Amino acid sequence: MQEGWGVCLVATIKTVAERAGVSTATVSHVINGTRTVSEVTARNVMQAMAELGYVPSAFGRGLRKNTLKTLGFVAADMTNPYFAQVFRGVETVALERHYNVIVTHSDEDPDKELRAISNLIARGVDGVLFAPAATTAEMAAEYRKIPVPVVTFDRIAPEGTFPAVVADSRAAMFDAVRRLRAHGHQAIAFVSSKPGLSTSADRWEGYTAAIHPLPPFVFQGNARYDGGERAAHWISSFKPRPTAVVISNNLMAMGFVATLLEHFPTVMQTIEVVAMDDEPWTTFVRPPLSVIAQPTDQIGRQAAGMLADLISGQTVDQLKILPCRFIPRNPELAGGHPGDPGQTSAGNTPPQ
Amino acid sequence: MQEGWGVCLVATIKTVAERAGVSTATVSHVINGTRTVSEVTARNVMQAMAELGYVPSAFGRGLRKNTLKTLGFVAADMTNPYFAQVFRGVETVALERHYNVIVTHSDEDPDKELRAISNLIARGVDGVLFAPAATTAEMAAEYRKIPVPVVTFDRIAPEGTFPAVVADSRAAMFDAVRRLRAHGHQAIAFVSSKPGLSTSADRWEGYTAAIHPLPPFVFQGNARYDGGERAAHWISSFKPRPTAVVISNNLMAMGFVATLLEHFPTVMQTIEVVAMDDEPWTTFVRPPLSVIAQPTDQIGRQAAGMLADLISGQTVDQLKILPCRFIPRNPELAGGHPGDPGQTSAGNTPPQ
DNA sequence: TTGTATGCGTTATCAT
DNA sequence: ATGATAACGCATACAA
Repeated sequence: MQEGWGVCLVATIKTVAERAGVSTATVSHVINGTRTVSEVTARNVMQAMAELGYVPSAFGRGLRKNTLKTLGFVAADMTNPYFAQVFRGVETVALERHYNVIVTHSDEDPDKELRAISNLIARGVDGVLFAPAATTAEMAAEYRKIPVPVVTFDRIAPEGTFPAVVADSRAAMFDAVRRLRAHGHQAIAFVSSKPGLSTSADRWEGYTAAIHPLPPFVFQGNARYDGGERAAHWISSFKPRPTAVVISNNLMAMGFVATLLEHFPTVMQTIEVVAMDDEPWTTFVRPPLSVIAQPTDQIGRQAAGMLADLISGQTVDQLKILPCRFIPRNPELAGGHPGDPGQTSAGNTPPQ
Repeated sequence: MQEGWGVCLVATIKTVAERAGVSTATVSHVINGTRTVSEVTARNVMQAMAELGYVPSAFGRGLRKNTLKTLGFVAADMTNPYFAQVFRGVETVALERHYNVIVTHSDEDPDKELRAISNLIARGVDGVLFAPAATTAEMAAEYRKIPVPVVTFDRIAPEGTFPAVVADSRAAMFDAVRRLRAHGHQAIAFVSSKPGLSTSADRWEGYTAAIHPLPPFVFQGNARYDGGERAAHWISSFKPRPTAVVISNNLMAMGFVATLLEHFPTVMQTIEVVAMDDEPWTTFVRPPLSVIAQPTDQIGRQAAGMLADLISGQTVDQLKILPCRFIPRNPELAGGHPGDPGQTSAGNTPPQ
């Protein structure tokens, strides 16, 4: 692996130059392969570097070239598996392309988010990845001031300011509702996520496109656990109850199911639940939950790739839409679509 | 929040100085509060900074002070809630102390881990946080070459090379087994984690200390999902079966429970399971699972705090041990310990 | 093929 | 209370 890092005071390019008996320019060029250097000189320099355990200073280089090969990743919360998984994809291709990633969280708060980005800029990141929490035009104006390349994931920034990588949740919702209807459900409720996000709009569109006339079962949520709790109370209060429900946010789904199980077990027995995101807990719920799995890893990989392209001056697609996958835990929802992989069992992918 | 970043070329300290009609020295001192500046001058400078959307360059500062105020965090896998939660604690105090955090993953592979650290060093991080995956003396030698301050979490590095923040899993295991015995269990099985880690040893010690004679129900695991699957088959093959089992790793617990539910439902009905870590999925399992919750957030906070102290030249404790919390989902395990908060219901903390 | 010299943005040591 | 300026480590334009 690495040869010793030296005692403590690190070698500089000047030290190396002296030891090798050449100028600092030569050393620099050897390092970067930026002009031809004689065989023997090169060897001397390399040896000097090795002996001194020289590592180029990121500071000096960053100051000069104004880049540190670093990406900024702003997650609402890394504790949310969605972001953790996207990050994994991001980090994988970032490393492939010799970038490191600084991670920050915004707690889904536009102000925190802006501060986080500002901080990243100050740190000299070459580009930023985030899932815009803001929904207003004013915020879009703030976003537009960001002086480095940006790619958003999960959502499209207001006014479509940046290239984005998103899941096709419209199609996914459409498909889910279609399956439920094919299975005989008529009264299909919808629990919406935080309003204003492109994701929420997409999912709502998918729902409405698949069902008509629109049932009067729509709950306006907030993308948080407690929103799901309230949705559970809400849905339990109907006299002719919906027989199915689609929940367009993972945290809300968790609050919803937990509340139903604890306070309204009979409701849970009689309602078919479809949730967003293929998370471990959904596997353990009884009666079973079907889920819409997002291609989180791909989202991360694509976003990081696009950002790296952008940084290196290439142009990229303004929008990349990746397909979701419906995972029926209830076999009867497996229904045969043309071109459908036709998953049947509780075949969710074990973690790790 | 931030006023415009300018069109693209960012403001420097020089720009600010000109605009405020002062020298760069004065600006610098205003920023850092490093010498007294007249009321009005300060105000002018502040305003100039605001107008220009000035943000001090990390490069310039880093070059001068030889620090970028950046921490490196090496997680086995951010997709594992344990690491995500620890990271959250880390990031919180890092930000308080004006550090940013670069995140990398090692997949629990010592070689990857070493490469990741090396990479972080080259990036000029001021210190490194990680949960050492290595167990050998050779690796300890490699670890010792790391030229920046290090604090480990979760585990103690071989030969105790670095200050560490760990959970008191020995006590937690002891307590868990004690509760099971108090509840009448005699045949309590133990599913161990990856051998060689200090954590595994601690948990094993806690188990053995609480039970005698030692039952012949011990499974050597690997800290992965598939290890749990195999443990499930293993435990189901006994003729007089253990009536309880403690599983000392979260991923293994998941594989274990999932396999039991799918292939050996009757075994699941008749065995009391205690798992590591308070994760959402454990809430949804029936019959219920009791868990040992680690103070993940605190672990992260403490570790980051210690690292920051170390970096600023202070000395820190070599080892900090934080208490775990037993969360009984089965009320009968709530048992009255003196000084016990006496949790009873399924009161796990909802996420977010 | 190689060396000299300059500047990147900050901070800190001198002066004033 | 404030200003001028050297130095940090590196990359590069220009000279040789």
